[in-house]
Amino acid sequence: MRMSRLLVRTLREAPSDAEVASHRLLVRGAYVRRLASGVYTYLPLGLRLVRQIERVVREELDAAGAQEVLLPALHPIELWQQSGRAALVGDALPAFQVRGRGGDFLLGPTHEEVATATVAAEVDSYKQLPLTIYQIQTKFRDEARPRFGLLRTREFIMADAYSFDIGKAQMAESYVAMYEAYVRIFARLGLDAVPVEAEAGAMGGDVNHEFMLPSVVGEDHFVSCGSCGYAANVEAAVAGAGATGGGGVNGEAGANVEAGANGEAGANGEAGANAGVVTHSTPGRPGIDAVVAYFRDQSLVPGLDATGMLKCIALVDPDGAAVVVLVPGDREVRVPAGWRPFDDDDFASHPGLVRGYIGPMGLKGAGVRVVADHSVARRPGPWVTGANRADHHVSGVQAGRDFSVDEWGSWAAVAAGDPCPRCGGPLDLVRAVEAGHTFQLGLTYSSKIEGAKALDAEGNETPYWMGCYGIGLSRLVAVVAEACHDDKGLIWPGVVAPFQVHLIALAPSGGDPTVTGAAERLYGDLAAAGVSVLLDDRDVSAGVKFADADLLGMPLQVIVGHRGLGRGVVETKQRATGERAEVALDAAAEVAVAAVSQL
RNA sequence: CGGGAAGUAGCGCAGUUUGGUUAGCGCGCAGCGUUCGGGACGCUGAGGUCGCGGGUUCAAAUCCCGCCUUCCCGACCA
Repeated sequence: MRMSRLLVRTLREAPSDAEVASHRLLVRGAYVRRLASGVYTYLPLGLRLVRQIERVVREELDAAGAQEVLLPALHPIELWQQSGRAALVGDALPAFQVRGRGGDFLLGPTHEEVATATVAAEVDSYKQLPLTIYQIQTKFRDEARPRFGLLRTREFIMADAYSFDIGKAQMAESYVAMYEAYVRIFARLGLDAVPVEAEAGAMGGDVNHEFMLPSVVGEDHFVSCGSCGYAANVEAAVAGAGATGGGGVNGEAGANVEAGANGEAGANGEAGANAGVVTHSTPGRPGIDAVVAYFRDQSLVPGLDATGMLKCIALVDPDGAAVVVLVPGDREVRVPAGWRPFDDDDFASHPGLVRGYIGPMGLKGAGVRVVADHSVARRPGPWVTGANRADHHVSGVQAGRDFSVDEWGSWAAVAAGDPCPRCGGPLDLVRAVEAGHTFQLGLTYSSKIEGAKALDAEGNETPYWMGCYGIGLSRLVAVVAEACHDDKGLIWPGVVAPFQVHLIALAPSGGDPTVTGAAERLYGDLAAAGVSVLLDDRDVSAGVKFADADLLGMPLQVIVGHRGLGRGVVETKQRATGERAEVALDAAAEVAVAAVSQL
C-alpha cells in the first residue's frame, strides 16, 4: 500500500478526550476515530490490525475443531423470553421495534440464545456431537460508561464460540479444548494472559475462567498466589478461612479490645441491655470513617480505628431474603453473584435496619439472617458498630454475647496479603483487563430453548451440554497498543502489525529517479516475496516520514535515500529496539524478508 | 445512575472573570516559490450557526434558565 493513497491522516496532537496511551496513539495514528461515545470507526490501518488478530483467532479455533458461522446481530426478543433473560432487555440492552410486520428485536449483546436455537434446528442425534461453532461478530451493549477508547465500548468486535455435547463429561472435554485454544491465541499474540477463576454472573453456568491481562488500565482485579498458582477474580476470590487479615491487623484489633473495654468502664453513657454496651449519639455520621473520626475527636473509645469497627452491610440474597453481612471495618464486603445491596424499598420494608447505622444486634427477632466473615470471629471485640437507630452507634459489642451469627464464611473482599485459600501463602492483587471468558454452561440455555436436545446412544432425549467462550477482539487492539508503545508511538508485534515493513522513500520534492526507482523496485520485490509493505511515497519532508513511521509502529522500517544510495546501501531500523543497519541495495529485499520472518 | 470537568475552524488552545469594532493563535488544508535524512521556511488563501434552544440588554462567545454532547472518578458490567 502506498501512503500517498492510504486514508491515514496522522495527528500531531491527540484529541483531548483521549486519556490513555493506547487511545491517544490509535487516534493519532489514524487507526480509529470516535463516532459517538463508545462507538468507533476502524480506518484502513485499524481494520488491518483487527484482521490480523482475527487471523490468529481463526487459525486456533479452527485447529481446535470449531466451525465458523455468522449469526444474526438482530435477535427476536421471543428468543430471549424463552431463555429467561428478557428481563435484561430494554433496560440494560438496546431493544427496538421493527416497523412493517412489526416485532421486537434487540441488538445482540451475546449469542447464547441464537447459537442454541441455531444448533437446535440442525442437531437431533448424539452422532452429530460434539459440535463447536464460533463467529466473529459485532456486539452491542448499552454500557453505562464507555471508557479508555477501545477498551470498553458500546459496540465491539468479539469472537464468540459455543460448544454442544451429549453429556457433562464431553462438555468438559470441549471446554478444555477451547480453553487450550485460548491459551494458544494469547501466547501467539504475545500477551501474558492469566486464566483466573471467575464468577458466572448473569451468564449462568458453573465452571468458568477469565483470561486476564495485567495492565495499568485494567478495570478488574484478580488475586494470585505465588506459591501454588491459585488465581481468581476478586469478585470470586475467597481468602483462606480462619486467617483472613494479617497477624499485624489482628494484633491491633486485640489492643483495641483492651483499650475499648477500659474506656467504657469509666464512661457514663446510657447503659445498654447488656453490660458493657454503650450507646452513643453520632448524628449525621454514617460510614466507618466518619464514626472513627467522631469517636476519636470525642475520645469515646481510645485507640479506635477502622479495624475496631464492625461493618454491617444489608444485602438481598437470590431468594429475596434480607441478610446482614458483618466484616471488620477496614474490609470491603464481597457481594456474590445474584446478590444485591439494599435499595430504598428494602430499607422501607425493614424498619429495624437503619441505613448508615446498621448493627448486628436483635436481628434474629426481625427475621434477618446474619452472616459474618471468618475474620470477625478472630477478633473477639468489643466492637463499635451501628445501633439500628438513626444517628446512633454502640460500643463494647461482643460477638456471642450481644449478637449471634447464623453462618460464618468468607465475606470480606480479598485484599493483597490475605492467605491463599489453597496453600495459605500471601495473595497478590493484580490490576488487569478481562480479555476472554470461558464458561461451562451446562444445561442453562438448552433446557430453555425449544428443541435444544438430542437423542443419546440409548435413545434418551437429553438437552445439549453447552459451553460458551468469548474473546474481545477490539479490546485486544487496545490492550496490545497499551502494552506495545513508547513516547514516539506504537510498536506492533509482527503477528498483529498491519504491515510488516514500512518502506520510507526519501526523495526530494519533484522526485529523484534514483531514489524512487530503488524504492519502487524494493516495494515490488518485497510484495512478490509475500511481505506486506507500506510505502511512504508522499511528497513530505523526511522528518514527517520518520515521525509517522515511528507513530504507526510497523516492526521493520526500511529507508531508501540518496545519502545511502550513493554508496549502494539502504538502511533498516527495528522499530522495537531502534537498532539500525545498513544493507546493500541488492540484498535489501532478502534481508528484509529474513527479518520479517523472525518477527 | 451519583460526583466532577469541559464544549470556540479538521486537531490543540486563547478570548468568557469585568458584555462593546470585522472572534484570534499554533498545527493541519489549498495555491505559488524556496528547502530536501528526524514533524522546514516565506507569501497568499479557504475554512466558524462560538454545542442547541430560550431569555436579559441598545449590544451576548461573554450574563441568566433549560437541554444536548464529551471526558474523568464511582456504581453497573451478559
